[in-house]
Amino acid sequence: MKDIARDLGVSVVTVSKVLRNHADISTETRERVLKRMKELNYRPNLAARALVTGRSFIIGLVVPDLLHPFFAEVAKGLSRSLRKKGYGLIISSSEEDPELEQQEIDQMLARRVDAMLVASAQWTVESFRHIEEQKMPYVLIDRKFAGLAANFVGVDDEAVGTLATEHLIKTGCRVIAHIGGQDVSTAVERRQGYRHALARHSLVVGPEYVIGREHGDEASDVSGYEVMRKLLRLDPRPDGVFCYNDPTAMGAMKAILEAGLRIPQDVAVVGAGNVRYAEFLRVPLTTVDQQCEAIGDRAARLALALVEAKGPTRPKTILLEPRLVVRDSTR
Amino acid sequence: MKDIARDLGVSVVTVSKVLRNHADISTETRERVLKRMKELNYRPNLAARALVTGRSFIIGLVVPDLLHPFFAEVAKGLSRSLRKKGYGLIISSSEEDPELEQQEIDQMLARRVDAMLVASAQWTVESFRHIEEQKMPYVLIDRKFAGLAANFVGVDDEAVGTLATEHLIKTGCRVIAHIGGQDVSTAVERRQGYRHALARHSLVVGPEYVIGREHGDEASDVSGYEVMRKLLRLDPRPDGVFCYNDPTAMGAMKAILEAGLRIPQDVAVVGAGNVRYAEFLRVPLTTVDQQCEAIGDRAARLALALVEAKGPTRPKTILLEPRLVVRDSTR
DNA sequence: ATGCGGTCCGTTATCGTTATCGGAAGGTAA
DNA sequence: TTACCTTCCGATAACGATAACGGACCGCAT
Repeated sequence: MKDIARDLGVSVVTVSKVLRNHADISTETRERVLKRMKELNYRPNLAARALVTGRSFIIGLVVPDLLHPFFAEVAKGLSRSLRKKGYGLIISSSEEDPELEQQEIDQMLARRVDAMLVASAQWTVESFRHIEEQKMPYVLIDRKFAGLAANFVGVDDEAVGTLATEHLIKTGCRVIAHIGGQDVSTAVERRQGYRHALARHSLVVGPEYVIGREHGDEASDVSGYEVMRKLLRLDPRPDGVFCYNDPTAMGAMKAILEAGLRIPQDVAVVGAGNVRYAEFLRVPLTTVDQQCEAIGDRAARLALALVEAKGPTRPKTILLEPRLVVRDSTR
Repeated sequence: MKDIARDLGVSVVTVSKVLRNHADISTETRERVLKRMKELNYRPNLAARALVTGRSFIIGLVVPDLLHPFFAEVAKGLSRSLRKKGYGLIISSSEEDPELEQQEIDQMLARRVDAMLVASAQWTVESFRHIEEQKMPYVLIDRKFAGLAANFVGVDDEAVGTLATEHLIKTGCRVIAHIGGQDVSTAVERRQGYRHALARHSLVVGPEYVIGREHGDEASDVSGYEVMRKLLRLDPRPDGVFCYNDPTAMGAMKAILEAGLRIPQDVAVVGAGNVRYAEFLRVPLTTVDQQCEAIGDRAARLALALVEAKGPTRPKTILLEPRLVVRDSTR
């Protein structure tokens, strides 16, 4: 910038103004500066800008698992929306480890991102107090917390459970099992939706038909497989299963097929997430779509709105409606 | 920092030194400063630090598609390795669009990341000249460029092709087709490996059995499906297919099954990438593993080595050996 | 008393950019 | 002529940290 200013006989301030399209620069000067910028291949130092403006134009995203297609898709949607507005996205994965997540959040705080998006693997809300202390705007994604008044973007998880379960009922299943997840809001609410649907149709299944995952740190596909093997030993054998996410359903289907049973004739399966490739599975999987990209997009817009807003705003909750996608695993 | 210094009656420099574990601070002062830091919940402003040190402690990663499990896995490996060393990772996706990729790279340059990792969707090497001009260290991942002497980490793609094709030959296939990808190094070299394997075993197949993808901007699974339908109309019908990546193979398998044929009895299929979930597919997929996480890890280490090195270093190429993973689609 | 070497801490300048205000030059109206 | 308004530009001081060097103070040997 100094070089440009010197070369053209103007001040750095002038150059800076051209850079930011300030009004009080004559067209002629502006042209000259722009020309020289091109020539020198000049790019402003965003670190310096961040320092003086207090804005980094970076949004932070923390997810539990980048490999999970759901989060990958959210990240993609986010990235696209943010890029359009000139923001960058810095992503980090907590590997479903609350402690690691805490560290990552602190890192982001230190980097002075403009806002944070978190799909949390946390048990407590302590991390979020940290964030609030720094007055950093943040949005929860996918997983929310009871007792934490925060911005949230996600799907209506209870509706997910209801939709899936009613579909199984409609296709004739009577003994419907559920494979749940760890103790996070998505898993809990989907289970509630499942229970409500059963109740509404006066179906009763024993508690042994509802199993959460064994160990929280395992891949969902593995635990889905193991849990399903257990379910198949029950009497009467379940004729339908609602799995709280697609990887779990994939594991479950593997167990069912290995037991020599047919899907959906013997056991129908519904997942949730509508992961890409769900249609290429051994049996194409009926699932509940949770509009990953829409989540990313809405989250991006909400986050930017928070950044632009001066004062503190009332926490906003955006709930998206899930959609059922019927494939061979139930028909 | 100023506050801490004032409260304790020391200078900011002293505080700064404590922060960075400088040796010339007495234990007593150090303790006092650390204590006050905790109390105030102080976190250094990394933007300011970046400005004065010229190091951002951020590594940039540009991938063609975050949703592709391969890149997601690489990102995960990278993220983990970098975090250990105190570096952050900023990720962006080019959506397989060279122009967008160019923009993303420029963004990263402006942000003054310490090094860049690029899995490029580029046709030309122009972007990389940009990077070199800024003297920014960079590492190519997965896809390399003839005529560009750059650091590279990836799998030995010709070996991938050979491994897959020889496996098909060994299982008895004689008319082996190949579904390739766009014009990137991975696709080209895998095709060469395929050709060499055929030649070594004196097998001859016409050029109509080797098809690249139709449109570069489509999802691989879709194009795999379409290309396979075309291949199935050939006479003699291929009894084996080597697909240059797993999503393509998934599409191909869909086409084969839809045609009423059996895998592997009528047509055997081999993919490449060993995408997670490959074993849950309609027919569990035989594939060539390319060690995604190892790639991430090696790339991270190489990048950091470049950052630490003062002067320019000789470009280094790290080639990992692929491994064959046999599943039902060929046995 | 002098010189020398540690230990511990502070002074000053600097990184590259932007915010804020002031002011010169020229035009216009009374 | 004077007053006032535009238009365009620049001087200066920040932002929050670090680098490089200098210096006070103490102990010890000469």
